[in-house]
Amino acid sequence: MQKLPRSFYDRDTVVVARELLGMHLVHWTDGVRRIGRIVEVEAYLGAQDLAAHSSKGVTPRNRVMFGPPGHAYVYFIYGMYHCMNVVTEREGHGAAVLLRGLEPVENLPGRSCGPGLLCRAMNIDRRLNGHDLLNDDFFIAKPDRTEPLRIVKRPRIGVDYAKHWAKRQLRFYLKGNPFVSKP
DNA sequence: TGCACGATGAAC
DNA sequence: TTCATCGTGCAC
Repeated sequence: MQKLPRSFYDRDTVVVARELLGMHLVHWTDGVRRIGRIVEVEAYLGAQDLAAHSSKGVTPRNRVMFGPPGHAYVYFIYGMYHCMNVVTEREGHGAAVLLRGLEPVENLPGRSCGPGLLCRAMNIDRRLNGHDLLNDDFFIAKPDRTEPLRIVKRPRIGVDYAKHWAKRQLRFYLKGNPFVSKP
């Protein structure tokens, strides 16, 4: 299991999003190591992307998104769920990849398809906002054994308000995987 | 200081 | 299709 380096995240967001598929998200919590295999993601390209939080400019809530790559952007939504993103590209760009589905690998209780349930299963909340994913307690790693992936691309979920950006195929998932939220 | 609404999920 | 539930951002 090889932790992903900073240089992995400091690249084009669509490339990072596609390459995150099949990677392992690891979180040590309550003395337990939880691991989920990333099977569904969405790319949010930056300030010009009307579906991205960063399109409104820097605010206290989204400032992590404008920070350096390789950090977790975690926010609270609908009064009851958390969503986790991975910050990409150079500092100031405001791009990130939303994690939407995990396949259980180790100590992953309950359902983990969909951004809200994923965070619940992995015990991810706002305390992890801004967390550097190069630390040892919360990171993403390339699994020892990998297999060829069949990647499907579709429009993103829940961003119909974003005009032509809503039609862009910036959602990626593993074909046929049962842990994808909306196949 | 008030209020509309959301990168959701579950029930009906 | 509706609802639970509350932080955020912006209007006033």
